[in-house]
Amino acid sequence: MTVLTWSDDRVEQLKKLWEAGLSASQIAAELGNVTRNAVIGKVHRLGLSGRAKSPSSAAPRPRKARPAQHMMRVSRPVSRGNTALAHAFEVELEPDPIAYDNVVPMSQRLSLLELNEATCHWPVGDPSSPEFFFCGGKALNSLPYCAHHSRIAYQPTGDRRRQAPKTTR
DNA sequence: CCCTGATTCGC
DNA sequence: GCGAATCAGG
Repeated sequence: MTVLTWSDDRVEQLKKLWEAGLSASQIAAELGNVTRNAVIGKVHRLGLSGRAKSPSSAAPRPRKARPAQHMMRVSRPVSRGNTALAHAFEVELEPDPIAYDNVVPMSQRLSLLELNEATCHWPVGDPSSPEFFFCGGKALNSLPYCAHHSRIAYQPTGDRRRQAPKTTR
């Protein structure tokens, strides 16, 4: 059922946020259901690793044999299947949800750090642009998006998994 | 310790 | 291809 691979739009988001200079953990929290390791791993596989940043760790590291890794693989009870999903689809509002981006009230727009469980996490615009903002609308019940954007985020084709972003430590 | 990205390698 | 474990730093 759930495809354990990076869907196209998730990859797009990953690219945008990464190139915008967000940290891997921030991106991971933003995308949901991925660890920062997964994000970094994907970033490298995509070939957009070094974004002209941190030349420190760019130094080659002597290999290190990894003998003792019989450690218990931490079971990752990823909750597949999103019961809240059905609820999201019942919301029918604007015929063109994407157009909503242009109408998001200024008073509602948020920066990444202002996001929380109750705010819509939908990114609008080019993250590298000062114009960039997150929707900031009222998030649906246990979803990171408002009614408009959850329709885009959870396209009927395929099922996207989501989780509430971690609250700031 | 907190975090960052980088790398290796079992799966 | 994926990502946990690990490393090397700040």
